[in-house]
Amino acid sequence: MELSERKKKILRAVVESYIQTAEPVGSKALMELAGLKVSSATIRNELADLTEQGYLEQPHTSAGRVPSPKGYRLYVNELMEEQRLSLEETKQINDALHLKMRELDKVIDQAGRMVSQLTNYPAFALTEGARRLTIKRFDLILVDSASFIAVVMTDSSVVKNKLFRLPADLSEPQLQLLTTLLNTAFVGKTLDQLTPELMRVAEHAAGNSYGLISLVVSFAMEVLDELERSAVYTAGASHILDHPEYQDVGKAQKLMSYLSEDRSLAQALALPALEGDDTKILIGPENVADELKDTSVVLASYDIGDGMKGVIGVVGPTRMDYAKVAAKLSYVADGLSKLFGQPELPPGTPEKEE
Amino acid sequence: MELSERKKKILRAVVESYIQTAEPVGSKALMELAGLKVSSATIRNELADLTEQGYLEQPHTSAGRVPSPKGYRLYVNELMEEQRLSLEETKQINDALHLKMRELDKVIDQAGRMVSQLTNYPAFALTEGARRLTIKRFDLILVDSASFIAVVMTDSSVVKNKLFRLPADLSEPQLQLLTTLLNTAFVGKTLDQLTPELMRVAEHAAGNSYGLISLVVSFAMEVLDELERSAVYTAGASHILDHPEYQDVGKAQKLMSYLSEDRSLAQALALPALEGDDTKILIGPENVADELKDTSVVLASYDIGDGMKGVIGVVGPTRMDYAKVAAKLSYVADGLSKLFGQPELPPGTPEKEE
DNA sequence: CTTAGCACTCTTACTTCCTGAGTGCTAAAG
DNA sequence: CTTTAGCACTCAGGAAGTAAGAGTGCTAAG
Repeated sequence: MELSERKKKILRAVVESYIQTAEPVGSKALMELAGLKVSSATIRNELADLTEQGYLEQPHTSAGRVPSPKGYRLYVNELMEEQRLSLEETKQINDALHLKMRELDKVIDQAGRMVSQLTNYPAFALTEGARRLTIKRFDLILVDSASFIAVVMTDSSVVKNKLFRLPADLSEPQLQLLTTLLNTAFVGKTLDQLTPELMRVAEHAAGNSYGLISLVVSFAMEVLDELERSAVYTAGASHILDHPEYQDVGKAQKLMSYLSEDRSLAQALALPALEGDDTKILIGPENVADELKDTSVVLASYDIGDGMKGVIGVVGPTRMDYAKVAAKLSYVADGLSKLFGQPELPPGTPEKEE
Repeated sequence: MELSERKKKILRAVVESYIQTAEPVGSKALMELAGLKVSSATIRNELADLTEQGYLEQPHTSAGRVPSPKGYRLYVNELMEEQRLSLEETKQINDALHLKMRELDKVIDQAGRMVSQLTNYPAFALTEGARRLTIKRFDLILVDSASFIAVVMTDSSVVKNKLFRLPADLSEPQLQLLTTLLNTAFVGKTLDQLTPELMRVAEHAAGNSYGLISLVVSFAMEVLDELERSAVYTAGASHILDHPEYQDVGKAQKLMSYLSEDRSLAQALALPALEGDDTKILIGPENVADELKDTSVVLASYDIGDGMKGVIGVVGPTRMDYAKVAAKLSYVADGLSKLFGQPELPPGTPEKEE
């Protein structure tokens, strides 16, 4: 059943006032807020209806009304106006996004921090656990007679390196040989396929090389493992104390400790994000996780490239400024997608304008 | 003026009981706790003396006694017994320390998290801003015709890399040339010495290479900049809510937001750590930062190698279990020092036993 | 359908009162 | 001079009671 225009106007006014002040809204105040030229009694009647239908709630008999999750949902779906970011805000986001070095994990962590700071809510950022990755290439670079750098590249074009120091000398030709060996024996293999047996065989072929093969391959395995694992970054958990709904330390603590459990968070939030690809809003009980039943989550997904996706979002009380948060989040998510999609260009090449 | 044995015994009992319970300690309870065979009246006299001399405080006239910062200081200096970690605890620490990949920043971040989890206090870990670093070597590795990896190594033996994609083709010989050029023109230079002018000259010598020189050198500069900057990692800020002194949300919030200001934290804590090289305890007003005047900080420093140092520590109420925290921290710091000092050995090489 | 009026409800803040823990002091005992 | 018992005193914290104010629901009239 569709609500009348007037009811919607009132509901919207209640939600927006409550989001601002965190105080239940009364019929008198609504006369002004909703911009209606009717008396408070009329509004009271409407409020009673809205409450009846489950869009509003009363903390107690003689308090004003507060939006219910259902009320917020209607607001978010139909009543909320798209918020446009100010030039200043977009600039701030762009700067922050481009400033830092482009290591995947750092950028994402940074983006999470930024979002938290931007919205004053705790934020999180996840990367979806990748598909099975394989090694694409090894390089060994001699540093001095007793140390070398192993560079490992995966088929997702991520590159990691590590410095190895050895108790004995090593020559350039030796290293060349090892490189060739590594590249023939281990390229194209997934983590599972890098068996100890395979390593033994290669080790044997390499002759006496102090077990260098295993050393480098173990490193490669660590790299694959780390990349295949989905990562979770959280930031600004302390922001929940900013909001009056968490004046109760017990509540705040519960939410905080939930936020620091990376695994459950990833599980609870990756799922809803995968369905849609735009901004997603989960209000109170719409969350699957019990711990989030009276909080809301706003999330947006971004492309990491190579078909992989990540999710970035914030957590807060159901009384959340959805319009603002959603706008900021989706802007950041877009920024991230662009950042990862766009190849590194030589300076001077003009970037595409929006 | 030296305190009598009995006074010390009483002071110690007060401190330890208060650390446990967070409740002011009364004369009656102390009869048992201090293990003295005197009446409560006698203890009251002693307590009065200790209060007079500033070792104890009374929250109000009719409450028990609580240690003052001066009291904690005496306790820490003279009365506290060195805590030994259980085998289980040392094992747990060792495992956590060795599990993760050895990228400097990750290890340190991880160590901070671990300490926080281990102690139930917020923890932080800093790396001292390094001396001026220089580039030691460049390597360029061709990936495919339109992309290559730049590997940059500093004189502190840190290696970073980045994948570059280009809008045009690139050949192996070209890359060789660039590598040589980079290695002759920019090796041994500090950040300041990598001037735009120098880059222009090199760029010119390289002929038409799409500005690749600048691209790679800019990357190198980012690397140097990042490494020279001192880094701050904090973890487990939410743990402060575990402690009754922060039941007041306002207080908790103040401390939390202070902890998330990386810069001030680094400034306030690096200083004291540099002086001594063992575990250091700063009690309440001994902290220079105003925000920490009623908290205590325990910190330990570790060697990153190459003469550089870092600091790891925890923050908590003055009522902190100094003995336990100090023991754990110094064990972790030692572990870190060993980790960084010790070269990567081939598997099978026996590690030194303790 | 709207509005004014009014009784009613319930929270919040502010008293007041009471209890119990712990003290400091005094005077006697070792 | 130190220790102890006894006792009056202080003060925080909880319980109970009260008053004020906000906002409602209902009724009856416009």
